[in-house]
Amino acid sequence: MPELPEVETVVRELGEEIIGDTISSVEIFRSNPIVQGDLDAFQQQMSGRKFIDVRRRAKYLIFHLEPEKYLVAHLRMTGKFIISNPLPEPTKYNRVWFNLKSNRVLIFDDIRCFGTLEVYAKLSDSKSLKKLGIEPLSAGLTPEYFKKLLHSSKREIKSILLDQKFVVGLGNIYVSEILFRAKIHPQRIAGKINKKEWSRIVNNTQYILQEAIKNNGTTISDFRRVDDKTGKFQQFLQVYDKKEEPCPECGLPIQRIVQQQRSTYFCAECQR
DNA sequence: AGCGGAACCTGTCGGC
DNA sequence: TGCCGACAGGTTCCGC
Repeated sequence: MPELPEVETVVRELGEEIIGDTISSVEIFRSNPIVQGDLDAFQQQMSGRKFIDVRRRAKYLIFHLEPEKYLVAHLRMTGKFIISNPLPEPTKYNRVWFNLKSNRVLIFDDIRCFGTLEVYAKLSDSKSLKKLGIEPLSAGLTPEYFKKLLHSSKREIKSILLDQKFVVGLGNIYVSEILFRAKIHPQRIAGKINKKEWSRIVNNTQYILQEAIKNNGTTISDFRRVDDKTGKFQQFLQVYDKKEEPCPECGLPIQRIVQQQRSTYFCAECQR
């Protein structure tokens, strides 16, 4: 479900609600496979701790708690965080309730149960955070960075941009949109992309992500913000999920192909 | 080492 | 209506 702009939206909205609040207790309605490790330990480590910060790294949400502990969450495809007043019963896909001292509940809800919740004493203990590449909105994302890392890569550019070890935060929707605006064919071999083309990729990546964040992300089917509102960026999508619709640049039909078992949408005329 | 494909889990939609 | 396959915004694991 969520890529960088959606996670960023959730992090900002959650922060405003929960920083300063304290977890009184944790109720787990379905742990497998969401909550990693021992459940009792998870509940005990979280209970009584206060949220002092919420931030994002790649598509992970990092909750900083006091006394020192970190909750690292990933929404994967259908995970959601919801702030609610107390409910009589968990609803169907509520997986974990973090009951708060303010008499509200921070709910982790996830239809498909791909999401993950992990607690660490130190962030450096997290294996998944270690493997991540550069943040796309940081100054380090440059055409030179890509060129240097990928000059001999034989992989297709779509696959490279989805791979979180090079640049983080991009997913299936934004990669199609970025390559469309950069006029790069999704099956181009990364090693053969020149400096000028990398520069178009970098510029459009940053432009699209910034615009998407301004619009609180993209709601295609079920992404929801903390307050259950939808994002607005879907109205700016030019190719994603638009098979056979006319390309906004040239009018020829948008193509759909499958790469790495995932749909890619592009214009065969405009993207070379 | 690095790649592609299967797996994780649940729901929806379209075709027959 | 019922069944079946394809597909869904992600990541990890397992062979080759």
